[in-house]
Order: sequence, then C-alpha cells, then structure tokens
Amino acid sequence: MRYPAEQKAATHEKILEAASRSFREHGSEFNGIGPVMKELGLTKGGFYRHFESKGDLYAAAVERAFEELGDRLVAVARAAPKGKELRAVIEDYLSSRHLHDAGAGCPLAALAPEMARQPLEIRKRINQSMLKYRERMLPFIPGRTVEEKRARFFLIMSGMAGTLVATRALVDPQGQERMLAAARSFYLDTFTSGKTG
Amino acid sequence: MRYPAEQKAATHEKILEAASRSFREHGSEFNGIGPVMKELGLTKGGFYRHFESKGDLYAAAVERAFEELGDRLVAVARAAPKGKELRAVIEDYLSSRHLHDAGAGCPLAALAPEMARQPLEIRKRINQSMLKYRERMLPFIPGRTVEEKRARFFLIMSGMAGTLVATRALVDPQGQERMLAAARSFYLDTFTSGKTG
DNA sequence: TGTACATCAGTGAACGCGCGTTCACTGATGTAC
DNA sequence: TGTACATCAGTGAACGCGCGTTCACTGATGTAC
Repeated sequence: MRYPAEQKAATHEKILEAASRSFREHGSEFNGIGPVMKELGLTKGGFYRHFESKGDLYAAAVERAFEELGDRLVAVARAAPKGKELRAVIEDYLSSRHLHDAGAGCPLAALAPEMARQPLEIRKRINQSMLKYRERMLPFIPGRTVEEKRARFFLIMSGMAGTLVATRALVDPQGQERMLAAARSFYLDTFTSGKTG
Repeated sequence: MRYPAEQKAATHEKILEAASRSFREHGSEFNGIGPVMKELGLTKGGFYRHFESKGDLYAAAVERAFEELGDRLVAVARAAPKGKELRAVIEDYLSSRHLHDAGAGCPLAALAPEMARQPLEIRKRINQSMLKYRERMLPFIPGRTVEEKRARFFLIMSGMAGTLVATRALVDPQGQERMLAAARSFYLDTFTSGKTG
C-alpha cells in the first residue's frame, strides 16, 4: 500500500540511524540488513526502496556516524571554558561512557580495520566524511598553520581511537579504567598546555 | 588414510599460519575455514582434527600473531645501536611495509574492534598473549618503574595501531605516506629522547 | 623377520542457517479530470 | 466537489551462496604378536 507523504523520509532516516548504531556495535558482518529492518518492525524486502545495496548503506551509516561524532564533540568543545576546548574533547572521547557504548561512538574506533578493507568507492565516501569531520574540529586543535592542525588532528584522533579500541579488548574492567585514565593524562599533557589547555 | 608421523603437527602449524595471515588481511568473517583449508590443498572437513572450532582457531591465530610481532620487534630492537632500540621499533612499526602488509603485521591494528566483540573466553586468551607480548617489549620502553613502562607500552602501541589502521583507510597514497611520516616524527619525539633515544 | 590389526589424518557429501538480493503483489494515498 | 486511476512504500516468499559443523568412510602407517 502507499504510505503517508513524509513517511518515506522518516523510514530512510530510521534505517540509517539503526544501521549506523548496529554496525558500530556489532561490526557490519553480523547484524546486517535483516536484523536492522526487523528492529524497525519492517521486512528486509523493503530495504531496497531506500538504499541501493548493503555497501551503499554501509557508506551512508559511516558518514552519519562521523557527522554525529562531530556534532557531539563540537558541542562539548563549545560548552567548555575558553581555552579548554580540546581538553574537554579529549576527556569526552576517552570517557568511560565512550568505552562502553561503541554503538553511539567513534566509527574509527568501532570499524577502522573493516573500513580499510572496503571497495575503493566506499572508502572514497568515507574519506570525504572524515575530512568534513576534521574541518569541523580544526578550530579546537592547536597549531600555527592549517596543515599543522590537520596533521595533529589526525594524530590525536587516530591515536585515541587505537587506545580506546585496545582498551575495549581488555578483559579486566579495572584495567580498562586505569588505562583510560592514563590515556587521558597522556593526551591532555601532550596536546593541551597544562592547566590552561 | 593414515599419514606419516610428523605430518599432523606440520599441518596444524600450516593451518595456524595461514589463518593468522588470512584473518589479519581480510578479517575473520571473510576467508574463514573453507578458504584457509583450500589454500593448503586440504578439505574443510579435516579442520576439526586440528582445532575445536572456529573460535579456537581465531584465538590461536591471534596468539600466534602477537608472538610473531614480538619476534619481529625484539629482533629489530636488538639489531639497533645501543640506546636506539625504541626508535628502531617505532620506525619499523610505522613503516610503509607494515602499512601495506596487514596480513604479516600487528593483530591489534588488523583486528582490534572485532577482538573486542569476541566471547569472554576468547578475549581472555587474547589478553594473555597481549600481556606476554608486552613483557617481551618492556626492556625497550622508557620508564622509572615497571608499572610506568607497562602503561607507556600500551599507550605507544595502541596509539600507533590506531594511526596505522586509520592511515590504511585513507584513499590517497601520498596522504598515507605523509601521515606515516608525521606519526613517526611524533612518536619518536614524544617517546625517545631526541638524537640518543 | 613376518603378519594381522588398530589407529586416525584427511575426504567429501550433507546439514541447517542466515546472508544479500529479486520480484510479483498489495492497497492507501495523491493527482488528473 | 466527486471519481477513476497511477504511484510506490512495504510485504513476504523465493533465489543462490557460503558459512561452520558433522559424520561415515578410506587406507597407509605404526604396533602387537
């Protein structure tokens, strides 16, 4: 049957949100199209009215995840006292909440190796969304030139992502918290200027 | 038919090596048991004479990968001039070769997010092998106490892993090399003491 | 030393399962007249 | 304003496929006598 006018856009949006979360939480191999549609009370046949293929959904879901991460971290930075923006970003990224909620977190930490294995066209789309995310974060990264800020952004974010995901692989919860705390100290000491940064 | 006496151990070893490389290169979801056995000229039915399950193989393959990584980096450190061990390790880890040969490289960079999603028993085995790897590397990590060295080891290795895998996801080869070079500078400057470290 | 037999690494077919994708169909809505 | 019709989001069954796992079987080897 035909459905109310705004419904298609709403369903598209719901599929994207659910997939973005599910892929980050379980990887894209498990919990594919079937479970995502089921979660929304839809049958998987309808999926192809909204996306061309699973690869298309994957790229869109990662793009969406980078937008959300950007939204969150920009908000965190803006809410911080003047001069402490990057400090706030690092503390949020390396928080216990982020450690335990991969589905709502950084796509790099959740999916980086499988992103690297995607076909070129999908990697291109993902790269574009990483660049957008980077440009949004640039105002909060220290550096004399734009190029310096960009390189530093990549070092900070990919380094923290690696540490976060390695910490997720640890078995001992206390060890996890200790590691997160050590990482916070390190990134704050290294990239923010002590008590003002 | 029955096979020569040492053959079983040799086959076990070959399966382990092939799986360890294949998992790191393609992830454990693609190129599972079937393709690995086929690569060795065997049928997949025979797999269960050597491993209990795919999970068992996965854990063993990651253990093996950490052993190999330790072998390689310890050798690199020992071959370096006195006082430049960590420098040599960082340069090897963040090398172009490591970037392009994930199958022979660091399991953390290749598999960290999916390691974090494994059942507890498998994560326990993986954690043990990470700890062994850490202890082998400890002599080359700066720090006043063992605990300080351990925390620093984890920061260096997980940070470099994150940067390596993020760099693998980039599309532009020149951008990849630039990023690797920037990462080498950063880790060398931060963790080795300039010209002597 | 010679023979009978147990062992067991590897074969190959079969299993149930969930995947991504296709497709004929449904029927309430929006639109043309 | 009323009616006939085209649209198309979503259904549900079917497809081929490869997965991990099981199992009856094979037959050269090692071993017991």
